[in-house]
Amino acid sequence: MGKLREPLSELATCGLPSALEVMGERWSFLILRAAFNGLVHFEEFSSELGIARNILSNRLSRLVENGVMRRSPCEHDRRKIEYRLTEKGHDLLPAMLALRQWGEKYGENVSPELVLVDAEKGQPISPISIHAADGRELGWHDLAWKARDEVGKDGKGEGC
Amino acid sequence: MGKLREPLSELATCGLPSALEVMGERWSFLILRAAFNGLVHFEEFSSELGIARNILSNRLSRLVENGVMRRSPCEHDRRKIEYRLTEKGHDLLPAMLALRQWGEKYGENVSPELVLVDAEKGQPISPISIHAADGRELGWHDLAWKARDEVGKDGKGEGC
DNA sequence: GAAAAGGGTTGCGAAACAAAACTCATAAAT
DNA sequence: ATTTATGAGTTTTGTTTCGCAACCCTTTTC
Repeated sequence: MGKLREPLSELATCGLPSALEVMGERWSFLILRAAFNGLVHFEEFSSELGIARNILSNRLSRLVENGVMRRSPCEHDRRKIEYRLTEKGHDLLPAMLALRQWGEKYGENVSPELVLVDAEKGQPISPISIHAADGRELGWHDLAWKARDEVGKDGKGEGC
Repeated sequence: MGKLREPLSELATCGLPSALEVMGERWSFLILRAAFNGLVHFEEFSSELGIARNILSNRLSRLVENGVMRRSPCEHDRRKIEYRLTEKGHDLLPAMLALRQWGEKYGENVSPELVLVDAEKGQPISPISIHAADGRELGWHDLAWKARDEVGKDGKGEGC
């Protein structure tokens, strides 16, 4: 450990603040989860989540603004509106599952009856984790920082 | 798609709300990132993050309460206190990286100079994603729910 | 044409957040 | 030994955000 001191101010420009700006507010992740589970209408989100209507309205707008969801009026019933995940929204699935798995591992009274499985084989998915390009699983101490413009030169960094 | 309607109320008991209760407040994830980068002292977090002192104090307390960080007085300088990640805290790394990668993929002006690499080979880590037990990469449509007490029986679910 | 459903907006009190000043214990400097 | 500085907080005082209830407007249903 150590050796990670100098890059710190540099790290301020990493993707995390940017991600949190979009998904960091209360409810955003729960709305996302509901969307993954097939909910599309305002009233569905409202009654599933028990969130206040003005906040829900605000969050949906923000998610749409940020390209995570798409808002489209319903054809056959023009009172209704559909909120659906975009590609960008679908790309949040790993982050959401990682968070969720962590919550399940450590949460107090969390032992869900239902489990996510690989639909083809019926086996539970494996815990989300970090992998090297060649597939080896990595922990924090197996990682190092490297300047973007010189990846793939030496080897044997000293990890953290 | 479809077929995910009935489990919904059941899903309320998944790990996500529990995870968000611990990590869902403003700053929690950024404090975590700073901790991963080796910061340990109150003043370090304070000056790195630019967060108000009372909020930082509150967040650190909460993270300690929830077992994400450990608080220990410094031996050789008893003014100082060290905040370090616990095992539980380290286990948040995949979630944090997934979020971060998403932010880097879609964020406006985010193209960090430094990149996380596999320390051994010097190659960038692969994007965090979802894998079946046998290693196949999975998307949302390859997933299905299954009752916990009967995993590993049929196969060929219809995905979502 | 009245009632209900869907998707919001408005107004207001409660809670969370932020900025600055203040405390208190320890450590360093003189 | 006294002063000064540091580290880690608390307190005080505003400012946003949240949450609830009520209201509004449009489209459907009866």
